[in-house]
Amino acid sequence: MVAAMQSRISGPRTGRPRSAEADAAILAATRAALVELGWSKLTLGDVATRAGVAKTTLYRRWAGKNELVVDAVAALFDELELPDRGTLAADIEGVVIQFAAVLARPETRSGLMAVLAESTRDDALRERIRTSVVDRQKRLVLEGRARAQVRGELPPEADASDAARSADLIFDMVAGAVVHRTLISAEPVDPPWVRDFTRVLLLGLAGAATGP
Amino acid sequence: MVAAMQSRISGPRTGRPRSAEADAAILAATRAALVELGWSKLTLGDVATRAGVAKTTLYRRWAGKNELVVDAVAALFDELELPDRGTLAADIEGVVIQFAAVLARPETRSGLMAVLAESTRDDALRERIRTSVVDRQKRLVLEGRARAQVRGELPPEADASDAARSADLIFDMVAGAVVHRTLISAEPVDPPWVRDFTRVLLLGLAGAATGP
DNA sequence: CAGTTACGCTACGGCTCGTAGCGAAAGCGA
DNA sequence: TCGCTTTCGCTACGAGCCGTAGCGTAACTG
Repeated sequence: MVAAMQSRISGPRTGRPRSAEADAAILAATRAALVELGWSKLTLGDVATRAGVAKTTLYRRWAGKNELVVDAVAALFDELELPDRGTLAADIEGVVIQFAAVLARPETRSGLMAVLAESTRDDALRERIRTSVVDRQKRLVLEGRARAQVRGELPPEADASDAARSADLIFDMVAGAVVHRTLISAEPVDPPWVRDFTRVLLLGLAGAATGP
Repeated sequence: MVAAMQSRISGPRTGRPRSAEADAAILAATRAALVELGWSKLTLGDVATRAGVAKTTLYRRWAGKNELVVDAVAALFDELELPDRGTLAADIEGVVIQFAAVLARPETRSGLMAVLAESTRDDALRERIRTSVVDRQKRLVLEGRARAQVRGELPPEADASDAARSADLIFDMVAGAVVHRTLISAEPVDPPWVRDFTRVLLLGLAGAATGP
C-alpha cells in the first residue's frame, strides 16, 4: 500500500523507461552534425542515424530541430565556472576566456546563433535558451560583483533596482563584446584583447561608481 | 543589387538588361517574408510570388537563401549616419540609438542572426556580410573617434597598430553591447540604458588613454 | 533586322519533413 | 510466471521545398 502511494507521485512508473544513453548519444550526434554540416544542412534523420536510434525516437523527445540544438549546445555551457583569482580584474579575465572558448567551438558558433535567430519568433524557444544558456552566464556576473564588493573593489549597491540595472548593463557589455568579437568580427579573444577589454571595462565601472 | 551592378559593369552590354524594379521588389518581398514567416519558414518560391517574378529569375541573381537575405538586410543599414552632435558622448548615444533601432526591426532580428550563423561555415558569405554590414558600422566608430580627437576629447593615437587595435575593441564593445541587449537579452535600448552605457564606456576609454 | 540576354512559365527528380502503424523489447506489479 | 504499460526500431507515406532544365517570348543593341 505504501508502494502504491509512492508510485503515483512522479509521473508514470510503469512501462519501459526511456534510454538515458539514447539521450546522450543523440545530443552528441547533434553536436557532431553541427560541426560537420552546420545548422542549415543538419537533418534530424541524419542525427538519428549517427546516434544509432530511429528517427521516431528523436521526435518523441524533442519537438523539432530548434529544441534539440538548444539542448545540445546548452550542455557546452555547463563547464563555465568562476574560480576565485583574487581580484576583480583576474576574475573577469578568467570568465571572458572561458566564455570565448565555448563560443569559439564550431558547434556553438553555428548552433547557438541559429537558434537565437529562430527564438526571435518563438517565445517558448527564447525562454528555453534563457534558462539553459543565458541565465547560467548571468549568474557569473552576479557572483563576480558580489566577490568584488566583499573585497572592497566595488561599492555596495544603494538599492535593489540600481543593482539589477547595473548587473544587466555589465552582462550585456561583457557577453556582448565577447560574442561580437568571436562570432561577428571573427577574431580571437586572446590575452592582449582580454587585457585591454578588462582595463576599459573596470575603469568605466570604477568611474561610474565614484562620481556622477 | 550587388549581382545586378556586377553584371552591368563587367558583363556584356548587349541583350535585355536586368530589371532594377525586380531587384527592389525581390528584396522588399524578402524583408516582408522575414517579418511574417521568419528565417526558417522563408522559401524562395514564396519570395518570388510576393515579388511578382518567376522563381528562376531569383536564382539567376542570387546563389541561394543566404545571399538573398544578406542583401535584403544590408539595405536596412544604409540609413546609419553619424550626425555631429557636438560631444563624443552625444555622438555615441546617437549612433547607439540608430543601431538599436535597425536591430530591433523584426526582419533584422530573424534575418541577420541567421545569416551570421550560416557565415560561420561559409567564407564567401562571411565576406559578403563584412563588406555590406559590418564595415559600414565600423566606419562610424572611426569617424566618431576622429571627431573626438579634433575636439580634444580623446588624445591622438601613438602609432597605427595601437589605433587599429583600440578601434576594434571599441567597435566590439559598442556593437556587441547593443546586439546583446537587443537580440539576446531582448530588452529595449532606451535612453536610460544608453546613458548608463555611454557613461561607463567613456570613463573607461578616458581612463585607459590617460593612465598606464 | 539579326544578335544577345533576361524573363515567365512549366515540369521534373531528389531530398527532407513529420506522422502513422506495426511488432518486438523492457520494465513493473500481481 | 504472466499480463500491463510504455518505449523502441522499422517501414511507409503524403506533403512541401529545392534547384535546374527547357522553351517560347520580351527587351535592348548595333
